[in-house]
Amino acid sequence: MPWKKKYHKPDVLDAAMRAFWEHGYQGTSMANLVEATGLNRGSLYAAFKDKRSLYIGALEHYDTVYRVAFLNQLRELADPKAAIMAAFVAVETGNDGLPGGCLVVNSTLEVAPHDPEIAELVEASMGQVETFFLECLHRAEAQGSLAPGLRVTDTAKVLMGMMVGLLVITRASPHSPAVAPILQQVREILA
Amino acid sequence: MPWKKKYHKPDVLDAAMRAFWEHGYQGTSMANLVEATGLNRGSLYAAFKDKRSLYIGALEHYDTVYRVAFLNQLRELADPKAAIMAAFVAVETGNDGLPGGCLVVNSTLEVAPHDPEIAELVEASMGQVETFFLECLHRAEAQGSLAPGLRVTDTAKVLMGMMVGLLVITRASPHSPAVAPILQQVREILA
DNA sequence: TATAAGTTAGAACGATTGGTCAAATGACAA
DNA sequence: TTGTCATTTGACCAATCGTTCTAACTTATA
Repeated sequence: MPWKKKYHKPDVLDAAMRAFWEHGYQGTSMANLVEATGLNRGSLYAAFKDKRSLYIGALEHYDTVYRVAFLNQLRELADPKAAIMAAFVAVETGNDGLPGGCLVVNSTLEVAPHDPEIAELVEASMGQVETFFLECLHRAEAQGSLAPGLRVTDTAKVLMGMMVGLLVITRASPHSPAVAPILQQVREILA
Repeated sequence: MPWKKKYHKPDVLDAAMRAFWEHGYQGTSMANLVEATGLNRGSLYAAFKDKRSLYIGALEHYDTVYRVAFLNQLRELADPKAAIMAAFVAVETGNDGLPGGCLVVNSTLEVAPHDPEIAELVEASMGQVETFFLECLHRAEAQGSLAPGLRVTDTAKVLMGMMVGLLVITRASPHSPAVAPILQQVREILA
């Protein structure tokens, strides 16, 4: 039979993800993707079949490799409030080598409004972040470390909103003076 | 001598603004703009001279006609905390006929990262919203209707962050269940 | 060694992109 | 009426877009 693929699909998706993350969907041409991934047009079209499909693949790659993995890491923290804070601090810190902000948030504004399937992906991804917050809040509530009367489901949505705002702000200017006050506000909500 | 222009520049900018707002910078072609504005290629290029310049014009149009005018309207409210709330409620309500979200926020993610001049415009615009919040907070503080110990400059930045998050969320889904909790959180911050 | 699957390189496709230009048009002064 | 000139018009341009394709090449199995 034939031969193994020379490339490694996750690596290709990772390269494509970075390109889309940096320049957006429309701002990234297939020529850019050829250069970014290192494999050529034909192979790209053979492996994924569209620019759009490749984008969806890159989005899913981002979601599972970065978001899911990172949140699972946070779930192992003993202190649920610290886990929430860690998520926000991670935005401030940024992963080096990676563009600022968040590919899913970028997608929310650029492509989701015009592509229902991608809108679903984006919504699902953001929903799971909200669920993560909710889990943490429930755990904190159970151990009595939350302000009495705090409505956890609403608070999870508020945290989600603040996270999105923070991601947009840090994409524009990573060291914005707004970052610290926002983190402080999250601390106060959880206090 | 010759003759008056048949079109009205603000109207053209308004039409272009809506197109850019709806489909983004890259997602809007000159052909789209020709259709949206009603005047033809040559006139468009004569009046503004680039796609990019037209975009900047549309951004400035948005900023002065919508953002500045709206904030000035809010400044006339007697109650400064009510003015802040009104800004948030306006996002929830939405201007009908206009796309959801905010052109400046869209621009923050799509074009500002790759265009320093536009990044400045965006930053200036958002800075003035923050200043609006700060003014309101100062007025509220002066009349003693603010929680003691609230740090107004930080709070203005927090409100800005929440506003941005809200704008992204409402762009994705105008009637998101996250909207009400976020508004409630703003109320509690101001309480 | 023949065959099959996959990679590679690049030419080529029609469509669309942002941008230009010469000619037609219209309002005013003379 | 005529001359003038800014404005309008739509054809036109080269470049790029996403996509397809062919043909040569590489490796592993039958």
